[in-house]
Amino acid sequence: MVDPRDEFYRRMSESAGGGPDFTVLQLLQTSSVVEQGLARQLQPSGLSPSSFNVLSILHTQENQCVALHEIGRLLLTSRANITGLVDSLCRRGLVERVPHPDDRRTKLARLLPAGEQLIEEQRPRLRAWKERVKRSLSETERQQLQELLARWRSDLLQPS
Amino acid sequence: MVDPRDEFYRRMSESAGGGPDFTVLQLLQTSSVVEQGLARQLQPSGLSPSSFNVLSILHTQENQCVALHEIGRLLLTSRANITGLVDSLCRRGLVERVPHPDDRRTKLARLLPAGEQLIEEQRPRLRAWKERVKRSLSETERQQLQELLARWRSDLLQPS
DNA sequence: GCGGTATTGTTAAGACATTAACTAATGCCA
DNA sequence: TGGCATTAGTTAATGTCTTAACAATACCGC
Repeated sequence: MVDPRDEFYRRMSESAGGGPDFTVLQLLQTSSVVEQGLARQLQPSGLSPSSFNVLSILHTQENQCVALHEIGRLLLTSRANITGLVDSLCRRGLVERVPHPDDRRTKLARLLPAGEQLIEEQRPRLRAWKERVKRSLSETERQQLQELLARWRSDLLQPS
Repeated sequence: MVDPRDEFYRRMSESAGGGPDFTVLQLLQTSSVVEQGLARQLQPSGLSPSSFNVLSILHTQENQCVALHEIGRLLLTSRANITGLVDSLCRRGLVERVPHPDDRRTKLARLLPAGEQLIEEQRPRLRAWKERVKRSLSETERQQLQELLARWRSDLLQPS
């Protein structure tokens, strides 16, 4: 029991009202803390974690192009949401929309030089934060965590 | 490597742009899956996960009263957000605002009978879902996960 | 006691996400 | 080939969350 809040979560989970499972609460709260931390790191760039993830995805691709629906699939979010994210990135001149060569339904998002530059500028701050986040757990523990989370997630994504 | 997406996440984490840490991505994605599942379970009740958490917190208290700022502290969110959540719960007649006996700045949220009834009605569905979520991991694994998450979270909440 | 500081709740503005409905294009198969 | 379900992207409506500024109240050193 590391955080005094845990006592409440535990009680809530076991209450007659049948609150969320304790492990679930732990997961959601930890995720919230991490995401808020990431958002703080990105604040100077004016990017939200989601926008940053979109740029990161494009940045890993050879041609820096990904279909919008594919971005949505990777980020586990809706196409409508991707439309909005890409809209805002386009407005900032970080990304552009390109027609797909073979399928006239789909559009590709392509990273523009300004987008690449912006993402490069975030490197030092993000690296420092990643180190900070890593320091909390040992290498072994991180691997354990990754494995547990991956299995949990993939199991939950199976149609029940 | 359980989910094909993991390959992308891994690549993204190691890319020159310095995307988010892989463990962090795993955490955020898993959390997102779980939260969306919870939201689906609560959909018939018209409650969001956050609203449900507020009701759950009140439900665990003896007198079913908690100060608004305390709710925010427990849910790791801002006071402004709690104002909104409690507003909507009040509009639905599930909760009421009560003045604090000793401190005229603070207000308490109190669970009303309709709120208690609503939360009770969600029990069967939520219990089934909790079972489903639990099945993915063994008891030992859940405890491991809880411990790792708790330590990680509490470490990140320390001022660096 | 008094005055500066901190805390509580609210408001307003804006970013972000979700659902449902819609259009356009594709794929399939009988 | 023709018809029909599926898929991609957008839009609109709604709800949620965050930040910043504000009023009221409480606290604390002097």
